[in-house]
Amino acid sequence: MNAALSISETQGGDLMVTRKGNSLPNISLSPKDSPEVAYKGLNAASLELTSFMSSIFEDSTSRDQKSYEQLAILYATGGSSAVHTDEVSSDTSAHSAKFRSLMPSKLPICRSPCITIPPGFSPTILLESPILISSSQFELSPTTGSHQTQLPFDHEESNNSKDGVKVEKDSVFIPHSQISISSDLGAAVSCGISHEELQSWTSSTRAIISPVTQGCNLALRNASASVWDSKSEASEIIPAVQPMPLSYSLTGQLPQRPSKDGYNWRKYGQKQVRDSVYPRSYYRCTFPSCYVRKKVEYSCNGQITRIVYKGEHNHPKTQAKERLNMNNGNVLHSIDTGVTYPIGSATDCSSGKRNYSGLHNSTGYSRGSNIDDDGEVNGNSSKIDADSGNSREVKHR
DNA sequence: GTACTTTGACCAAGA
DNA sequence: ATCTTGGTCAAAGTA
Ligand SMILES: [Zn+2]
Repeated sequence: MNAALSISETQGGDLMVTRKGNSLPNISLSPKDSPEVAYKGLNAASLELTSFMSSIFEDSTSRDQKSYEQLAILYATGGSSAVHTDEVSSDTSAHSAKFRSLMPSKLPICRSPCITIPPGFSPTILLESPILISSSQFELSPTTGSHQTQLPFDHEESNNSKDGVKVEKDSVFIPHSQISISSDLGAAVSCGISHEELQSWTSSTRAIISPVTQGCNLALRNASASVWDSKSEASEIIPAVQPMPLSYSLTGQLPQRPSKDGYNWRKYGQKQVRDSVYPRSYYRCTFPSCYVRKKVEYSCNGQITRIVYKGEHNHPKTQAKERLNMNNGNVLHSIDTGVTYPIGSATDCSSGKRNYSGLHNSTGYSRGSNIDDDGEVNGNSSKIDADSGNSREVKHR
């Protein structure tokens, strides 16, 4: 593959890596195309991504030395780039974090296909690794009508459809994502996973793209790389960048939860943005004294097409899934850190509660439980007031 | 009383 | 000065 690489900086200081060339297949599908046709075309596109990742990781040297940024650039250049990580290094200032996001230039209507893992893929590997193969299931919220994802391990139920809602079988969630390589179609591969795990994944399975998209014109043209803010990359224990769900069902409605990334998020705003039919949602981490924010954008079929993180978490992830898995014991085990925290301990972020009344708003709250990113119901109600020390900008009105 | 979403309003920056 | 746009606030509502 030969393709020109273009690295540019936007006015906002974002770095943009653009792949020029035609190494990705052009696929045009009309809404009238049968699912089979769409499937074949999309599958071909996803295979290229997969084979690319595999080819990189088959090289042990590459595996050891390539950073995620490099991987993204490699993909953007068709594997021929000599660009070094430094060239796409991002601001590492802890307090000057700003959104960094790179998107394909002008996109077709629909950016995000679903890259899914075939049913034959062993979930065991994923449960033991940061790669979570999720059997996402969307169900209508009784109140909002939006969807909620189901816990990844609910595999047996994943194929069931409730209330006529279309169900996506499997989804890939890749924690530690630092870079998202995405096509115009939205086929995205997050590179921030461990090398071994990704190799294992790419060598043992085939990413496929679901034959979905309701009424969307599909066009896969130029690929581009997204380099997310990587300033917190230094910390293995507290990764700042969240997993990027590669697949959501195509229900045409926004998922109520943007991602299963191990952190709890509170939505604080939503905005209709230009060039997008769907609104952009703004979330902030609910952990006390953590001011990480993220923007989530969706495609026409409800898939997350873009997640932009701002800031750095100062706490471990909340792994609701693990808590349920280990269950019965009041133990929380972090996949990422390998550290086990007793629930209720200072490091148990699941119990952290932000006192919003003094910081974000003056409203009282009333609800019995906390449903975190994984859809888990937390009965925990211990309270931590840690809003002092808030360094974020305070607006006066 | 808690935790979260919704949503109109507000603000700042840029054109 | 005005308009547009993106980001955030915060009251109200939900569970
Ligand atoms: Zn956080």
